[in-house]
Amino acid sequence: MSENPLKSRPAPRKAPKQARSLATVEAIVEAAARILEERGHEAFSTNAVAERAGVSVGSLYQYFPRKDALIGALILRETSRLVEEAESAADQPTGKEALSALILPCVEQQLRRPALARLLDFEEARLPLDAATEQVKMRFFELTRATLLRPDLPAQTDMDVASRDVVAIIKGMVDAAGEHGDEDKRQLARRVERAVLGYLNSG
Amino acid sequence: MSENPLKSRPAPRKAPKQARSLATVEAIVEAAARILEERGHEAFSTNAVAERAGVSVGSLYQYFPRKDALIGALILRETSRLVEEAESAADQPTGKEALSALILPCVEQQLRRPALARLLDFEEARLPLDAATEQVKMRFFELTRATLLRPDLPAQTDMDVASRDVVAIIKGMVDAAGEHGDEDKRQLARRVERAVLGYLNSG
DNA sequence: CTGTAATATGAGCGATAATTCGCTTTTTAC
DNA sequence: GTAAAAAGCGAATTATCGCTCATATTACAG
Repeated sequence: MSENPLKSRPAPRKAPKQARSLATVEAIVEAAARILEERGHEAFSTNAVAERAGVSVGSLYQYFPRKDALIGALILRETSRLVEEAESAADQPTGKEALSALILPCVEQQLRRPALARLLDFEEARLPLDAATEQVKMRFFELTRATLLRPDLPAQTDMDVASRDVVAIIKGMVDAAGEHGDEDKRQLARRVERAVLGYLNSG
Repeated sequence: MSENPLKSRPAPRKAPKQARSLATVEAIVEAAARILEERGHEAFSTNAVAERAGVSVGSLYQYFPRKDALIGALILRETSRLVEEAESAADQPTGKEALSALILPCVEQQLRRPALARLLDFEEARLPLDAATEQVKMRFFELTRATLLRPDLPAQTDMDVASRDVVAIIKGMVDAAGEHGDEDKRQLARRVERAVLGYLNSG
C-alpha cells in the first residue's frame, strides 16, 4: 500500500557515519559542481562525477539515490551559503544598509562561480526540491520581506509582489553580469542597489 | 582538407523547396516547442519530436543536421517575433512611450509560453548561435540603446552598461513572473516600467 | 585478535536515443 | 506519359549512460 507505483520516492540512501565517507560525499558533491560548471549538463554523467571525485559509481549510489539528487545537494549547499551570508541583513541599523547586506551576498555568490550559479538557478525550477531546501529558500524571501518593511524605506502596497520583484531584479542583473563576464563586484552591487531603490521609490 | 576532423560543421541540410516540405519543417519546429515546454529537456528526443510532428525521424534529419539545430531554429523564431514587435519602439513620440513599446512585447512573449521562453533563454547561453540569430539579438540591443538616448529620459553615463542593465531587469522580472504563474499582462508591464524608470532616474 | 558493520569497487545489464541509409512515394518539368 | 528531382520513410546501427549487485576492503567494538 505504501509502495511506489512508477515514480519512486526520494529513497533516502545510507547516511555517512565515519569520517572517511563524509569526505567521499563532499568530494562527490564538489566533483558534480566542477563538471557542471566546466562542461555543462551534457557531460554531467554519474560515471564522470564519480571519476572526477576519485571514487567508484557504486560509492556514489550509496549516498545519492539518483543522478538528480546530486544537483539537489548542490542547490542546498549553495543556497544555504547564500542565506547564511544574507542573515547579516537583519542586524543592519537602517533599511538601506540591510538592502545592501542582502544584495552583496547575491553578487558575490554569482561572481564566484557564474556558470554554476546560473545553471543551478535553472535547475531549481525544474527539480522537485526537498523540504530542507524549500525552507532555506523561504528564509531568504522572509529576509527580503522584512527588509522592505524597514521604516526608512518607502512603503509598498503589496509586500509579496514587491519582495518577488526585488528578488527578480537582483537575480536578473546578477545573472546577466555573470554571463557577460568580467565585472567588478562593488560596481555591480552598487548598480543593483540603484535599480532596487529606484523601483521601491517609484512605488 | 576542407573536412571536419571531429566536430562537424554546421552541415546545412536540404532546404525545403516545395510547399509540402515547408509545412513539414514548420510542424517539426512547433513540435519541438511543444515537447520542450510540456515535458522539458529530458523528454526532448528527435524521435519524440518527429512523432509529435507526424513525420519520420528521417524527414527531420533532412532539414536539421542535428538535434540542437531544432533548438536553434526555435530561438531564431521566437527572437525574431519579439524583435519585430519591439520595432514599434522606434516610432513612439516620447522616450517613455518607446520604453513601454519595448517592454510590452517582452511581457507578452513570456506570458504567452512561459516555460518555453524560460527554457530558450537558458539555451541561448549554452548553444553557439548562427549569424542570423546573433544579428536579431543585436537589433534588440540597439533598439534599447536608442531608446535610452531619447532626450526625455535621464542621461546615462555609460550607455552600454545601462542598456545591459535595463535588458537584465526586464528579463529578470518577466522570467520570475512566468515562473510564478498567473500574472496580469498590464500590471506586470507597469511594474517593469516602474523598475526600469526607477533605475534610470537614480543614475 | 576477531567478528561485524561500514565503506568501497567496477564490470555489466538494460534501456534509451542520436543518426544513417537504402528504399518508396510524390511532385514537377517537359 | 515519363524521367528526374524532391520529399518521406523507419529499421538498423552504434553509442552512451543510469544504475545494480556480487564481492572486496577497511574501520571499529569488545
